Amino acid sequence: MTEASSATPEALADAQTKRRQILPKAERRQQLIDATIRCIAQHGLSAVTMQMVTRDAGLSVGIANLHFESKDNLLKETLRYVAEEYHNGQIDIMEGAEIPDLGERLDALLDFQLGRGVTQRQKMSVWFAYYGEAGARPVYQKIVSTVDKLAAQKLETLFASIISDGGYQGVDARELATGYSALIDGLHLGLLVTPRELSKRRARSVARDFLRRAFPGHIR
Amino acid sequence: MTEASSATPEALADAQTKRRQILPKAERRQQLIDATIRCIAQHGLSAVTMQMVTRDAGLSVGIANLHFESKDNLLKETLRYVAEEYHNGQIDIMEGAEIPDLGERLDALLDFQLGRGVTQRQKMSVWFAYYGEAGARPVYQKIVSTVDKLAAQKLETLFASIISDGGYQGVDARELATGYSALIDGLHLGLLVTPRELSKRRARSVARDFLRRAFPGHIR
DNA sequence: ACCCAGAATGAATGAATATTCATTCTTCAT
DNA sequence: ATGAAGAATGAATATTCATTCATTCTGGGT
Repeated sequence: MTEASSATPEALADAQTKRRQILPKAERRQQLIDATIRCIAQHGLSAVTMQMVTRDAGLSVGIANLHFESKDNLLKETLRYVAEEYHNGQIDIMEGAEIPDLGERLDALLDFQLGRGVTQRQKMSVWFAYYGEAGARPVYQKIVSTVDKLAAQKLETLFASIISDGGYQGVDARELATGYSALIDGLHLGLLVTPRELSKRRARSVARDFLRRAFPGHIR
Repeated sequence: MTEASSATPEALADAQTKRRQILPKAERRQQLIDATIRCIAQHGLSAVTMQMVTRDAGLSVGIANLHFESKDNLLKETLRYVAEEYHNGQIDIMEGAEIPDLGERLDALLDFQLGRGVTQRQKMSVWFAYYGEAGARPVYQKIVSTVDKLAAQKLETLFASIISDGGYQGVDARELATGYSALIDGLHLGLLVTPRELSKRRARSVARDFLRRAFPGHIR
């Protein structure tokens, strides 16, 4: 597909009429972050250029340095956005009181983690692109771990509630939460790298299996 | 480390005198792949340059294009090497008859997957660097999935043996194998991105927990 | 209606980088 | 010892890219 198909309607109109449009800073920034996500997914982080991003956004090359001071910063802010979007989604489910039943809440979490929104190839590509660079870039490690820490804590708390609710013996909430998070990450990776071998349906079934073995009274 | 062990007195003298050395193709190729691994780990895949790699290897810039026809190809071959090294290691343990006891064999596998050799930051960085690009590069997907498929099959077979050996009920070998692989991948990711939150010791304990819940009669 | 603050543009710049290839050097068969 | 085969070198080339900034344009305030 061309960049036109992924550009926003406004961007298309602009491209046709060539009319310059002025928008609030926050909106432009978001447009550029969205374009960056698309470009990373389509071309890979190492192939992303400023020209590519701004063209995808239907804007001029200079604009990125106007709103973000550099390419580095644009990439950093894009990671922050994606990481926060994912983790806020999780946290909303975990601490929200809309679902009083703990088993159902766990189900909702799993649906979010392996459901449509999150497992879009686009988003997965972006996460792992950054993870891949994280080994060499402490800034990326910092962003991810800051946001990760809170979600891990909430998950541990949820698991602890379930353990006490079900009276499960010999199960450690922290250990289990670490395992579950790792499992989900691994499944995302499988969905991204070997989609032929691992379908979304099976990924879900595998994750649910893990939870069922740990909390047989709460799942299924 | 490997190249140090192969350094002869002559090689050392050469390094000091800057004497040009001629080596068999296979050896030069390996030197360059090793250097590429180090560079990816240290600087990130997107920052790796040919100059960087050849300098790290102590060779001239032209050499890489002599032995690999392009940078792209060097990177591809490096991924193939790392992927095969990991998966051959796993397969050796799984199908080797040196360890007749199935529980012990499982332990050996876990030790390999989360032990010193494999979880070196260097190797982990490289895997995830490529995984990050895999979404946009079918070539990488192909290399990884080709090699992955065989290891997954062996693991499933091993699990099936254990299930029949222990008479475990309501457990699906395929499902469990997928889950275990994903768990290990996720733990590697945690070790790489949030080493502060996840120690090697805890990663091992989490993986062992998973196996113990599935095969209580075989583990611990 | 008209200004102008500042948002947006994109040609120009300079730095970085992959790749080439004429030349130099090593090795080894003779 | 000698020459040939080809491995290794690195200066040169051509390309790509991030960043700059003089200029153009827009929309709201008067």
